[in-house]
Amino acid sequence: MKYYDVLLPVPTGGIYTYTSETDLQAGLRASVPLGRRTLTGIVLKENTAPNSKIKYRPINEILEETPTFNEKYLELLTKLSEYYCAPMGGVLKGVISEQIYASDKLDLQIENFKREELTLNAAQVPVYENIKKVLYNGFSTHLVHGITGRVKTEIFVELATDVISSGKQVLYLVPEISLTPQMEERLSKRIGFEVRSYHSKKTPKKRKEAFWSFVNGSMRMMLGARSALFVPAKEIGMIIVDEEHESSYKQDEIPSYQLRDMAVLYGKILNIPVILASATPSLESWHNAKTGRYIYHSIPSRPDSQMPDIEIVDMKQIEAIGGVLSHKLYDAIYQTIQKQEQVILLINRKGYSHTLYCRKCGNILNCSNCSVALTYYKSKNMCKCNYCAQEVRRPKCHHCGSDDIADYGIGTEKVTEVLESAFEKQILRLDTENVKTYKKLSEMLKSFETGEYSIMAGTQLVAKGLDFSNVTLAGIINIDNMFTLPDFRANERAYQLLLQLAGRAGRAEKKGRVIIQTNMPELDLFSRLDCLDTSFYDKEMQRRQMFNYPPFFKMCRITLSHTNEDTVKDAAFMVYDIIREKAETAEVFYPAQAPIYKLQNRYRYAIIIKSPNNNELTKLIHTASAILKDNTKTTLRMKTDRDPHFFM
DNA sequence: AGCACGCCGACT
DNA sequence: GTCGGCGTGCTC
Repeated sequence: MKYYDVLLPVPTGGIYTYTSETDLQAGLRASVPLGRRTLTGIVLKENTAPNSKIKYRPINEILEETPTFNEKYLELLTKLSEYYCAPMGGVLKGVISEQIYASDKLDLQIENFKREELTLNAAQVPVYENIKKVLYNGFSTHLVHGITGRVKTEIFVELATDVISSGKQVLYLVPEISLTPQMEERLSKRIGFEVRSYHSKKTPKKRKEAFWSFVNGSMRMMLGARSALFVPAKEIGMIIVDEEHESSYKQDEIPSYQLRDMAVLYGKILNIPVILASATPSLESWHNAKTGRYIYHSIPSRPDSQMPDIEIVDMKQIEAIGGVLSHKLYDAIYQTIQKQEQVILLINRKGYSHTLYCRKCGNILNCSNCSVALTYYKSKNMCKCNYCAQEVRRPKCHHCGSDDIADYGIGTEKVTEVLESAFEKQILRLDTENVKTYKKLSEMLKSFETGEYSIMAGTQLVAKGLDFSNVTLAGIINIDNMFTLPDFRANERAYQLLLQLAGRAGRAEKKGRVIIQTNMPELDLFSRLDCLDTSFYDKEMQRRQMFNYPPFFKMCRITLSHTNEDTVKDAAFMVYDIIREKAETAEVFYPAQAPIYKLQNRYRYAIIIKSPNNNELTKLIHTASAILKDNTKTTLRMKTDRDPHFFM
């Protein structure tokens, strides 16, 4: 009889030992008992030193002859677990659904398509040639910096065709938001094989089909969101990460990994090329390209497409229509719709207004579970906390009990209301309150593309998705509040958002206009929005270096939470003292109440650690987690967020 | 995460 | 007296 370690999808820990009568290979799927449940796990390795105090139970059943998971895949999970300081069981659970990998293997017919040939243009050829040169030379990372849309995809399709004809598979990753059924079809026709997509919004059946056909190798190329990286493919030869700057690549649940980094790590393990692409690269990737870790490729914009004119409106000086719209933007919208052209408007908040206050005592109304301002939704006649989703119909002041409540600030609902009365037209409103599913989103974008609406107004969602050939005006109603958040990436995010939006206004023959309403017209960022000019990156890089921010310093945030205020506080200071003592080059911030101090009835303290040295950071995080394991009760929760993106 | 065990409040 | 609330702790 032998003992084997089996990895199970259990959030804490996850590695349990079982007995087996037969010899087992690593990576086999095994059904095992845990408590009174039965789980499917992955055989890791033989355990030659079992603990005599534990009574081990036997494995119920080995589900297959040849392992679904291979050593390299397990290496990826192990490295992810170490880097993000998350238990292996939590990693497995967070990365791949048991329902999918525990299912019976499917043998699915993959269709062949008639391949549509295409010819790359003069701007595309050099990029293609340069990547092609190293395509079979093992690991390399490429940053493709170029205008949005098709131009990049065509290069990737050509490279993918090469990789596939060499007998290997291709993984094409995109942000979940840009996954549309049309994309699968378009890619299939170009590649000449059926390309399917894999993401969490698909039905379990569809996901299992895509999963198993990528595992057994019958599907040559898979399109997918974040989770697709963790489909244990037979033999991947190239990974593409499109829109690499997208913050949705950072998972915010545990393990909160950054997909782009994991794709590069997996590429290194598999010894294959990884391609990152964006019109507005992240500062991290830009830095890696500048320092030679990534190979940089730039696609110059075609001479026939023009950058739109960018105009800034100083809202401080202005009496705005409905408190929302400057006359300049009003006139521009009017002229645009007169010409039968379309308008996109960006508002950075959903709901009607963003703050509610008591007219008697001036108190701002917060959610009772979280220290977050309630948002008023006029359409539903209620108030809601945008963090915990608690709804309140008739809020009262917590301070004086008055129900005389007023609101201020601009949200998507208010903007559409003002616009509808100003232009007597129906406006397409796009925000997460209105658009709950990707299907709905793609329907709405489609209805705008076909010209059903002249004006689309919404949150950041409006900057994503389809190409709109008839849009010639992009208006930014308000983005100033992006800079009020405690987030060192505010500049970067605003730059990316504005440039992506500017890219939607004006294509080819029609020159576009971008109008930005702001109370901070002097902001340096606004003068650096020309996409042909990379001065934004130089400037922002200087600022990051000056303040020891990423990409120069690596960050980690440790959040402690407990229902008792004193318990968290004490624990936070204990952790702080120990980490500080161990730190050599790292800066350890004094424990602070998290920006949302009380979240879902738990009080939260955050400690931020910055270090120029990734290994030191790893060591410190593991120290912190070890302290808490030894010294405190299980009700005290610690969450570590490595390379954090969200500071609330 | 599940699932059980356990120790306090309002019901047949 | 017991049904059930969810706090606490364990699962090889």
